[in-house]
Amino acid sequence: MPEGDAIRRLASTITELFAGGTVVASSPQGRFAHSAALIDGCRLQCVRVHGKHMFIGFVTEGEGQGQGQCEGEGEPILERWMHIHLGLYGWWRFNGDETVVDEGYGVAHRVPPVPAGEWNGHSETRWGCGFGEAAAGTWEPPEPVGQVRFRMYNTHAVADLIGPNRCELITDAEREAVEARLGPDPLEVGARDDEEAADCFARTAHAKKRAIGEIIMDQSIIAGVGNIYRADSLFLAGISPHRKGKNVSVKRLKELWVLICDLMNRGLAAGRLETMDPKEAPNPPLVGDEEASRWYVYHRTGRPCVRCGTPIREALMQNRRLFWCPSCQR
DNA sequence: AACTTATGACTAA
DNA sequence: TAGTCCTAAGTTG
Repeated sequence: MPEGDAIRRLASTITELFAGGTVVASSPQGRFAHSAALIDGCRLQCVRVHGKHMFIGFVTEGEGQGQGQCEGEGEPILERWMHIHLGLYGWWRFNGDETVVDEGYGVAHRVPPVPAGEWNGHSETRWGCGFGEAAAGTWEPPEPVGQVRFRMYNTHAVADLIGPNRCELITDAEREAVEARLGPDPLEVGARDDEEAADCFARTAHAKKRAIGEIIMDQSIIAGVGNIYRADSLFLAGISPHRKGKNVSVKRLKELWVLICDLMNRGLAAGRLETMDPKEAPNPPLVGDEEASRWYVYHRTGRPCVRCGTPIREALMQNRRLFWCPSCQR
């Protein structure tokens, strides 16, 4: 259930735990067995993210000695990429020894060994990391639980992939073809001030007769936005999700681009998808209503808008639940 | 045991 | 627009 920020988080965890070394790969569930066998023993070279797509680059051990480089002068082009799209409910589960530090919500990194139990992380149910309790050197990956499509591990950590919508080995040309079909990614470094990306998004969106709520979910126009960012970015922009793209000025669409960049970076920094500016969150937080202080309109049907008190409305748009404030958004 | 829900996206009609 | 795919957890009967 990830949007672009979650994919970046998962990618950095995978980079932290595995980049630069070889992995033992398998498909406990069996549905990726042939490809996993090709990955087995390869070195994980790098991880790329574009929107909600993740590409893990592998090289046969002994080839191209770069350290986690995906691009650049003199680097070999990676011919073997694992292309992963988590879809609606795919996820990763991590576990590791005492050198793997759980930061919560699926983010982990490695440090020199520290005493077990010192880290009191707050694992999110779905993307939690296992705690590093076993001493380095004695740790072994736990038995896979559930439908683990793909598993890779080294001497310190294991990553299990569960329920991906797409999971395939592809060539570099195929990777480029996938990325070519995607619009600019608001989480790309420098995207917020990237005049070209903002302009590309704004002009494309402005040319559409479709509703802006559909447009920003179109991955070929802007890559990485999902159902929560759609709802809350349009709320913050003050734009009704039903307004047609051509009826939103290019100027406002450029502002929307910047706003989406900021919003997604807020989620990235927070470690989970949070859109609410802490200054606007209900204080004290409503007990048993965590979402009221996490999101502005998403999942808040019938509740009062945090800004104007008008009940939040809900409708279906392209078979996804859409939420908006009829007063703040015009 | 059956049904519902979830931060997605494709194809067929 | 409806159907399909991928999985697990929660609710309902």
